[in-house]
Parts: sequence; structure tokens; C-alpha cells
Amino acid sequence: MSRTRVVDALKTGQAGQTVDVRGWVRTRRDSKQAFSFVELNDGSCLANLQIVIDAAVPGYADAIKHVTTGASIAIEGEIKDSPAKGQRIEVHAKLLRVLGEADPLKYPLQKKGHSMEFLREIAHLRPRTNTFGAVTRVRNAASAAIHQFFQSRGFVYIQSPVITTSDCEGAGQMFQVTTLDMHKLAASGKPVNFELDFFAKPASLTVSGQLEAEIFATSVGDCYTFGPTFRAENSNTTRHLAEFWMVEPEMPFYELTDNMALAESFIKSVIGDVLKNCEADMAFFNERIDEKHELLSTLQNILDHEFIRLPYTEAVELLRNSGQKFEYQVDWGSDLQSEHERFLTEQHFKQPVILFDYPRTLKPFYMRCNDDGKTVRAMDVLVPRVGEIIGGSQREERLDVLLERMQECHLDPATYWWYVDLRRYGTVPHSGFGLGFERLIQLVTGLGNIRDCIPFPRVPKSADF
RNA sequence: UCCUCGAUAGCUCAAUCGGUAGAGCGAGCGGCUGUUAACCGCUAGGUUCUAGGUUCGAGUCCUAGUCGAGGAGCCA
Repeated sequence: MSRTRVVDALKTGQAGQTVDVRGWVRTRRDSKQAFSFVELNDGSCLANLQIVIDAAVPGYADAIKHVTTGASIAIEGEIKDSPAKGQRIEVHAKLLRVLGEADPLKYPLQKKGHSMEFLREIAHLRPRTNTFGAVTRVRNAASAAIHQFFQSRGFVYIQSPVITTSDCEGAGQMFQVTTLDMHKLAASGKPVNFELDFFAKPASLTVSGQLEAEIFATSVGDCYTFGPTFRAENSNTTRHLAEFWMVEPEMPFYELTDNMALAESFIKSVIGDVLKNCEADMAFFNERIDEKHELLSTLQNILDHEFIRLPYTEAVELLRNSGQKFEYQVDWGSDLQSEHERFLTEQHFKQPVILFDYPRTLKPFYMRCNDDGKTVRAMDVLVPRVGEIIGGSQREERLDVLLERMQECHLDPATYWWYVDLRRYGTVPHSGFGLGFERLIQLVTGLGNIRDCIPFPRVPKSADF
């Protein structure tokens, strides 16, 4: 007999069927003389399967002692309609095997709730909780939805390199990659000779796959990357990770307005898919994670309305005339503070906002310059709860302007020779954006801290597991 | 990196003016019960984050550090 997953047993199981179910014990409630109730979870869904084990099961008296929270068991039994409220069906065990015990004195997970901080310290066990089981399934569903969105539109999935020797876009501090012996180097007191290093030059972990994606956008067409990126910034916030996953589509012949439209339908599509495919998990987040129980309505609101499109210059005007008191003053030419962004998306519009046409001085060299000479075709998508979830732009496709901009940003075109080549040979208008995957998970799950949106968070001073 | 707060039982926390370290939950045992975040009783469980210092006496005050949380900056 093959194993039945709990999700299938609960969904389609009918009284009279014999099943083999296996998983981990969440709780056990005893009726001393008669039988025990066991809540079995195998991770296939949020809900547990209730197992009834009575004294007639071979070895009951001995085995039941080891059926404790966290233990793994295998059950052969018969599905019956449950006489009590709380579940449609239950399994009456005929055979019980304890596969792996979990010493109740030592097993760290209790029946009752734990703080998120504590669970981070036991990241190897936290997927066994309701919350992290749900996060894991939602993260999976969102990944699938992302590929589905792009694949159904003919986008090509590109694997951009994790190790790079180009200081891409200066998007942030980079983690160095080396095989040089640091102890020897430090002891020798001599300067580092990178010619002796593995790649014969300084190498780092990537901060973005965008520049590589542009190569493929200008060859195979619409494409996207979806992979890990690394920032060695000393950021200690609820919205930053040193290692995070980023989705970066890049499209030839797209102007900024096309880029915005794609970003909007992308976010809506993924949220819609997750709501549809993870109903129970999403209901759980709405009930148990979001204190106000507004998660589902917030997400539905995002689906139901068109994103606001607001030029940076108008946003500055709006903020200045809002009557709202801000800690930081709003000036044209300086970046909006998160309090300003939050005001726009959470209080003023109460829905996602796409800000665009930023001052060129605030943005990197590759963004396309507008004719006004002051702004570039940049866009940021702001969402309630999370803030900036997408950053993107139309790329500068004109060789002369690009070179001028690189000079302005004190970048050496020789370092970016291959990137410049894309403008030298058959250049086309093109656009793209980057979406922080964990921030999307934050938005969808309602979790307050991004460290709970990735299985094993890497942040300053912490990279356990 | 900066600002604020915090670290006490397995977990979540309390401990008044500097004077014998407690509770709830969890766990063990017993009872009760088609139970379901079950319920009732009993029991065990402590290097009060680390290193110094002040004091007759420090969980409590001082100094330094480590780690955590929230906010800010940077960004996705």
C-alpha cells in the first residue's frame, strides 16, 4: 500500500478506505481506558489528520508512550466519518509504528505558540510549525506562479552567474569571493596579489543579474532571472537580507509604460495564484499572523484596483501639500524617505503606487535619460506593509548618452565593455525591473519580519544553519 | 552604521527602595473525558547573557562586551 498524503486524505478520503499515513505528531490526547487521539501532520497541508488509536492496536500500551509531540509515526488504518465536530473524517489505526521518537523533555517545540525570535534560533525545526509550514508552501506556490506568469508569456528563464568579476551597477557592498589564504596574507603583511587568486582578479557574489539579463533580452528576447543575490550591506531592518532571491525580467522594445504594466500584472498574477492555490494557508495568515485580520482584504484590494502611477515630481508636490507632518522635509532632488513612501501607499492612496521619472542624480548610470535633462525613466513600485517591492527602469540604449552617464557616475567604460557593446551593435530600447522575492512573501503572508520569509536568513552577524 | 528597548526555568514573562528568585504555559506522574490550543491535582525544573566594578549584601546600580527586537539610513 502506498502512502497517502494528509492533504489528499482530508480532501478526498471516504469512510471505509484503508490508508497508510505517515508524519509527525503535533499533539496527543489520551482517554486512559479507551484510546488516544493523535493529531498527525505531514507538511502536505496546514491541517492535521486526527488518528484514533485504541487499545486493540498491537503493542498499544508500549508504543503510545512514544507517540509524543514531534515524534514520527506510520499508521495503517481505516478512514471513518468523524462523530465529533472539528473534522470531517478521521483514521482509526490498525497498525502503529513509531519511526522516530522525540524526547518530550528535550524537544523544543510545544503545542502552544512560540515567538518568532525563538523559532529563528531553531530554523531546522521551525518548518514543523503551522506558521512556517504555511510560509514554505506559500513560498513554493509563489515561485511556481512566477515561472508560470513568465512562461505563459513566452519569456525565457535565464540563469545569471552567482560569481562575478564586474562591480555590477554599484548596487551595494559586495561579498568577496576568494581562495586566497587570509591567515597567511594577514601574517605576511604583504599587499594582496589578485593574480594569484582563483579567477586571477577580484571576484564577488552577484548583487544583480540585470546586466546579464540585458544580454539575453537583446538576443533571445523577453527573459527573466530568478535566483539568489547578495548584498554585504550592514542593514539591520525587517526588510533586508544579505542573501535574498530576486526576480529580474528584461524586455526588448519595452518602454517604461510597458514596464509598469508588466510589473502590475505580474504582482497581481502571483498574488492571485497564491490566494487560489493556498487557501487554507492564507486563511491562517489572515487569522493568526495579521493582528487586524486585514491581510486577505488588503490583497484583494490590490487585485481589484489599478496601481497608481505618479511621477516623482508630482509626488513631491503631493507630499508637500498633504498637510502631513514628516520627520524629513520633502525636497525635489532628494530621495523620498520611507515615511513618505509609506504615507503615499498606506495612507493617501491605500494601494500600490508606481513612482517614476526620478531625478537622474538619484539613480544609477544605466537608466534612460528623459528629454528634460533632469530625470530618468526609473520606476519604483510601492506596496502597503512592505514599501518598495520593485525597482526598475527603461535602460539607456543610446551609446553616447550611456558613456556620458558613466563618466558622470565615475565609472570606467572599459570595465563594462561588454555592456557598452550591446549599445554599439544593434541597440534597441529595452526595460526591466527587479522584484525582491522575500518582500513579496512578506506582502502575501503578512509576516512582519523578512527573516521569516526565507528558510535560512542571512543577516549581519547571523548565518547559522 | 546610528537611535531606543531588551536578555531571569524548556517557552512567555514577573520580582516594589539594593535584602530568601516567582507565575502561566510546556514537561513528568495521577485523575477525568469522543477528545480537539481539552480539563483538575501533584512534582521536577535556575551559573538571572559574559567579564569586570561598587556594596555587609547585586536579577536590580556602574563600566565594557556579546546577542536579540523595533525604528532610521541603504535598498529589493
